[in-house]
Amino acid sequence: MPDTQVVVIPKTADLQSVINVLTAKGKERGVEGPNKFILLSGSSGSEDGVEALSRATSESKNLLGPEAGVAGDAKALPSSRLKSEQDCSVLNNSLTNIQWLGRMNTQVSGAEVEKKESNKENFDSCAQLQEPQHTEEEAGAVKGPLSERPPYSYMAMIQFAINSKKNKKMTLKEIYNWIEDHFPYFRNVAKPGWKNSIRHNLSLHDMFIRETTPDGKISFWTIKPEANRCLTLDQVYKPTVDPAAPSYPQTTQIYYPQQQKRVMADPKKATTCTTERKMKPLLPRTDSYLVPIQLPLTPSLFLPSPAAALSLSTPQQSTAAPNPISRTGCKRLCIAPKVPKSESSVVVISTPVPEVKEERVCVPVSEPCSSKRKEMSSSRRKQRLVTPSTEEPVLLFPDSTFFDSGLASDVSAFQEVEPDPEPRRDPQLEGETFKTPIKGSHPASSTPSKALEPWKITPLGKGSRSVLDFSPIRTPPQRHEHSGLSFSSTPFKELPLFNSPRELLTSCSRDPQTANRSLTEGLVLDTMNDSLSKILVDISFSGLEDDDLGMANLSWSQFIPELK
Amino acid sequence: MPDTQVVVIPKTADLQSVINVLTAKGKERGVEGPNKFILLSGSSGSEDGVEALSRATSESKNLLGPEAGVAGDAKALPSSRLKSEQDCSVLNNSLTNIQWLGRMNTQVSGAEVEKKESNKENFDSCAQLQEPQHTEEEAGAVKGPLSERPPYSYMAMIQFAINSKKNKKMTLKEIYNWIEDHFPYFRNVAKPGWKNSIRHNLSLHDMFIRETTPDGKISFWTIKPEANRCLTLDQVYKPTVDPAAPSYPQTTQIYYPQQQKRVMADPKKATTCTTERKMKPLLPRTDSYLVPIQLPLTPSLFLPSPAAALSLSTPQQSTAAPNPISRTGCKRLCIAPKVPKSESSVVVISTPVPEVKEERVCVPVSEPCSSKRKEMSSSRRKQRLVTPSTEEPVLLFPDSTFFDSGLASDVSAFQEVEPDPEPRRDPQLEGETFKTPIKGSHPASSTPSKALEPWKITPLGKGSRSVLDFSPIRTPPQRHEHSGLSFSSTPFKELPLFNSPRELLTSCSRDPQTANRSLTEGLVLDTMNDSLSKILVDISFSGLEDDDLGMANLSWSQFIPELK
DNA sequence: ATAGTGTTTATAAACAGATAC
DNA sequence: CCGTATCTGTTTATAAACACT
Ligand SMILES: [Mg+2]
Ligand SMILES: [Mg+2]
Repeated sequence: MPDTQVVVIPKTADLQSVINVLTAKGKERGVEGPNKFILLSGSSGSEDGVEALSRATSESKNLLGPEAGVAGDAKALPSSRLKSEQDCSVLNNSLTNIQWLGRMNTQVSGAEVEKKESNKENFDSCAQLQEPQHTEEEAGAVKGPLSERPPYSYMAMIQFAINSKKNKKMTLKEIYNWIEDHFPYFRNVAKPGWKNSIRHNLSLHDMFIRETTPDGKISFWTIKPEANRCLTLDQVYKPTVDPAAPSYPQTTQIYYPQQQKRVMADPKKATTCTTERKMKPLLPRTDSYLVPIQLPLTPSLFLPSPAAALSLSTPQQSTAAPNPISRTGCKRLCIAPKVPKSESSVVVISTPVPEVKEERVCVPVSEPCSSKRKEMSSSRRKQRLVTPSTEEPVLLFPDSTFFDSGLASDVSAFQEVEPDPEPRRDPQLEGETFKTPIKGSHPASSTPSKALEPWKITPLGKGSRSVLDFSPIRTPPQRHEHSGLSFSSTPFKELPLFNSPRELLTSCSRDPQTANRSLTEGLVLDTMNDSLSKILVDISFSGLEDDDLGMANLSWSQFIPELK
Repeated sequence: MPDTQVVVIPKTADLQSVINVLTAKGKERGVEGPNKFILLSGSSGSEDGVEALSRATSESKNLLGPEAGVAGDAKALPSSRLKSEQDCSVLNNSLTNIQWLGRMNTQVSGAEVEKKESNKENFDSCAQLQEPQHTEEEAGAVKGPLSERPPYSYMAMIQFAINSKKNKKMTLKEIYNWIEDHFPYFRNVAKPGWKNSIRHNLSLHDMFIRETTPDGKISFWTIKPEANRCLTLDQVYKPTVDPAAPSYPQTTQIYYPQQQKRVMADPKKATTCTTERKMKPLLPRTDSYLVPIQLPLTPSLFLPSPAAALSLSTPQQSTAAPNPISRTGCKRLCIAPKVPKSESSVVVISTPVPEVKEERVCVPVSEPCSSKRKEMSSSRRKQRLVTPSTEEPVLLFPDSTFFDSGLASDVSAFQEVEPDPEPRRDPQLEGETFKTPIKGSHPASSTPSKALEPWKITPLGKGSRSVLDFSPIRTPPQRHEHSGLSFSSTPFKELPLFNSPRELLTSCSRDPQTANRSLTEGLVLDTMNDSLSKILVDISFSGLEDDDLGMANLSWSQFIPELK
């Protein structure tokens, strides 16, 4: 089920925060993307979660795959040392959305509340404004924690900006300003090229449409309605959730006097070239923006809208209205047996649970379990199956004590602020090595890699499987006029087939080693109708998928005659 | 008319070569892109074409716009000096497709004709194989003219590769190999990252579809049929056109023994980083790949398929079959009165003609002349109007002495080979300045620029308005389910309106200064049906478009009620 | 365990066209 | 009014991160 993700949450995490983030994420994606989340509590044992994860990963596929590849040059490092580093690095090498926003929010001091000149008409009601960097950044060391780069992609920020306007239109300049206002990083430290990137994103992504006034004078940027998840920055993080903090008035705006372009100082510029690459590498991967976290936030809030509980809607195909407004009525959840197949579909929020491949969540009822295992994971695969047309029946178990959201604040054990994780100001004599020479003469790999660097040395960046995804809603294939295409046209592209019988479900968990089956309670968060429900899930872990050649192939042609 | 381009050809150019290139270009683009070309002979005077162009440009908008921006740092340069440099630089600073291919071809010595191991089934019949660099490139100076980067974009090369297979399918590895075989540059000098770029292009562009065998074992890359222009390398340049040269047998294949990856030697690698940026800047712009040229090729060949003459087909909306196979019957050409509007739509092949803005090509018959002037140019604008639904009537004038393709070989005046236009091997101490420090501290411009460099100092890169375009066929907007969108949805996005009366046509040329009107013979090359026809065109040059605010606005709401 | 394949984001850049100065 | 500079918009190239095979 490409629209469903399994989220394993440690007992120490703040469930409310997790739900908030997931809700925002779900609203982003829409029908095709993940809009339902199965929340499972972390492993029962209170052991070091990282250790559990690393152990689990060692016996599963290669969870650290990417990192392993990156760290290929540092093979000499003893694995034991690596492991010892993991324990803390997992939690401190990256900041999470929530952390980042929380920090931003607490530091929004009482700045002058003043609108831009022509901001009369737009009431972007978000209260999150990044601190404008106390104006001391002329000192050269523009490294206050406030001017850190926000954890959002350009695409996401553009959506935040446009969706903040009631009419959902913005000129380019307005987008610039909105971003600068809300993320001072771009005004203060980013190179001017960031605007180029904004424009690039506007052009590149089909979800951004340019509209022109009848006279052709002004042109606005809008979001293609079918693809708009109406995500706003305040959806990503609502400061009002914290009952203790005074909810900022809707109109809270901070005006930053320094409006000029101030091309990012020049003290240390013009020295040598290669002054570029100043910025933090800025992981291009959206998935990397949200990473394992520990939440020092308020303890035990549960539901933003408690009325939404126990009401699960159907994926609604894809012709559904893009509006995330509640859509009660449908009562099923697409707890696909066809979960991604690989552990990558499991989102480990903070304390990991044994990662599994070929993991499946089965509900005790008869429900379709697609056979299409390959290409099905909600992974980076672009060519994915359309959302299943049939609504999967699901069993819902009302009430029961579940998810004793620990709310323990033991997180203080880890340094949570990490003053400034950027030792890349002058590590190598500034301009000498643009590309870290570690990589040696030639990567030999056709995918250039950055070579492990201080701030990203831990091979456990693994758990960072995204929860935030800002990509547009993918509408169904639209039934292209391919007419008589070739014989083996990629199946998972057109066929809405998800009707395999239950046999497939049961036959999947058969790895004797890591097979781990248990009936467990879970939560289902459906962002299509803002519902949160309890479910009883039958989780089957099969540690590997050597069945590529065995049953898998058989089932394909067996249950999908179109493929023969 | 976004699908039509005006090509001004100097008398000294080889028409056949021009037609070949244009044909290839046209087949690339399809319905939406330029598939019809109006060929006009260059200015009658035999004066220095460059001078003519520069004079013309000086009185028109800002032909050197981009370059002016790039050269912004070198404002101190006296314009007179700049002009003196133009004269030669226009012709020697870039190699054209034809030149490049011609050079490749002449140097394909009798290498061992031998197939790859498993090349039995595929008969890619292209005869162009780039010389494998005589095996001397171990000397370090891998700079033979043969290992120069081909003038094609990755997207184009991938299309070449895939379309060379009869079944139009290729695995990634096959694509790699095809490109390495046909363009040794990538095997010999390119960094391994070029494969990353290939994969990136495959994923990024929707026109490339991945198909999988039923067993899911192998996956092939194909081209979305609706978008496939079936371009092959041999379409870009047919060596058999030259009657003097022995037409290579279809099966001519050159096997290059050096199959290993040989990661581009290492002698000078690993010294410092920043060894990157070795390659020639490699203009990202496809449009830059074809530039003003002088053709020392065979003189007076005319039509590849003379039978195709005088048969012009209609744009065929966009539901037309993607096959560029002849489609005789339709006899109209969309000689849009609505030509781009700016001089940028005029392709100056070698000797320029006075560039004009608001240039129009009118046929003496009544024909629709769309008013939508803004956003209409066949420029880089993505959001362009769909091809007009109405077929524009056109007058065709059979026979007549036209286009006395000069065939003069006065081109020898310009150095034609330009041994190796790459002084970028060790201009700066290798690794010191990754980005040319010329740019100063901060470009201040949000679009990073490369700062003028030796090989691109002439502000007259202007004439390089593209003729080669390999982007996929753009199918019509598909009538998105935007339902009731906002009031001012960009008009040139959905409306098939091209019905403005003739008044618009005549009223457009009113600039007293540069107005230049004349009835002229021209050729029309329609790549949709491989036809070449003569026409009589009424060319109206109006030097400016201040009418943006005048008649233009009026006419819009006047003739397009939907816009009101 | 590694390398190959595939997807996505970031950034630089070239260039076209429009507008502002 | 003109020429230039900047802004806006589109595309390509390249590096990189990461997922999956
Ligand atoms: Mg767009
Ligand atoms: Mg693709």
